[in-house]
Amino acid sequence: MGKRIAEAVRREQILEAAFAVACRDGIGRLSVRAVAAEARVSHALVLFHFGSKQRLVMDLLEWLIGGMAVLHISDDIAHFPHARDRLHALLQQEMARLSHQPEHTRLFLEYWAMGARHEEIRTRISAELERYRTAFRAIMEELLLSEPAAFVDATADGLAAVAVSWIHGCAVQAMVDPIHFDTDEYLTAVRGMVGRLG
Amino acid sequence: MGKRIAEAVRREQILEAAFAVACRDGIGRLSVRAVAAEARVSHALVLFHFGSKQRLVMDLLEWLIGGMAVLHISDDIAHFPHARDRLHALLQQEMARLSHQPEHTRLFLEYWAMGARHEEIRTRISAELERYRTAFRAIMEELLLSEPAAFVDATADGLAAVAVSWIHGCAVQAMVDPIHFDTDEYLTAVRGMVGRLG
DNA sequence: AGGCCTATTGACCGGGTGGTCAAAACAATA
DNA sequence: TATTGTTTTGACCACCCGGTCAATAGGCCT
Repeated sequence: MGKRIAEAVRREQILEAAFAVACRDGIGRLSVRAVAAEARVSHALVLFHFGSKQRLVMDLLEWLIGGMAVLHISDDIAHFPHARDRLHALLQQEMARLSHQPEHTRLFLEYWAMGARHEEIRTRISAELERYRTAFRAIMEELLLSEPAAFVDATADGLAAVAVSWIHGCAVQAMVDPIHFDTDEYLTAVRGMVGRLG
Repeated sequence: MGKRIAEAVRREQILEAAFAVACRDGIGRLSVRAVAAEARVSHALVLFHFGSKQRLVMDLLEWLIGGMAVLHISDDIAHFPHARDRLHALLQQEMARLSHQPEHTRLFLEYWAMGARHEEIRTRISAELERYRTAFRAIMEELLLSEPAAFVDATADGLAAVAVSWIHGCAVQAMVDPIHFDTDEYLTAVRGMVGRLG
């Protein structure tokens, strides 16, 4: 019979099992029983600790976001003198992160798709997206300030949206079509568009 | 009892019902029985016409792609003298299409996400993506030819990938976060990046 | 009218689902 | 050791799923 274990530890174990199942089969096919089996635990215990599948799924999303270390503007990036270089470094960093945590990224996109029909998920994802956009907007504002003549009629919001599109469009393509997608080539093209004034 | 109806007609009816169900509940929750109920038909009939849920789902994807009229380069676009203008017009057209067929777009992205774990779907989506990329690559090659000094080190493939990212990143954002996403602002920003040499 | 072919149905099956519950195993404490 | 309080379990429930099948209803041809 399973040993008695502190609640927090069990929860973590179960969340890791849920992550494994979600990576293997997708969140859509995630079932309480499959998670329980992965954690070598009865399915009733999972419901005991999480109350319902719904909350398990939401807690997994939180666990996922917490483990993604997303969009941290490091000192390395902050010290670039030109806004354009900071933007480029940030794009590069984010693309590297996406490709180094492919499971996290894939799962996050899956939640994203679910959000289209699931309000609680949509709200949570939206908040995370807002953080993302805000960070990019800050850099874009610096860019507009440092090169006022370069981007005629463009707003920081619009440019930030474009940057976020780059990241996510790239993530989506890399997810479904990794063979045809070349990160370096992509970055070079972006540099060609954003940085060719330098 | 339901009336006798020619096979092709029934198939179309059922596919439309499947589309409605998929739009309402998502493809993940699409069930043979729900589709049958939507089409006011017994669930055995759905299986009679499509053989299995699997094939129903794949046929729905085909039906979806067929009805999307995706990426048709019209004469209006082809007649712009400058490659840059053609690119811009194409981007504008595609974004307009995405926002005018929101259900189609959302469903297509859902299939896309499914493709990560479903080979048959992935293959089909990949082929469609290839068409997309090819069309953009053609325009990008013209762009590189007409302004050789503008995009240093960039390849047509890389630029095409960026363009596709624009479209899809934009679609993804608009899907989950329509409030914060402004198509016009986005396009202005893109124009600022691609078209500011003119 | 009668026969034939196909579209259509309802009943059924095995299996998986989320969720509940009483009983049991366990650890800590008195 | 006896009590208490928290995990943990297995059995169980009602429900939905995809799929099969024999029976039937309906249109078409002779």
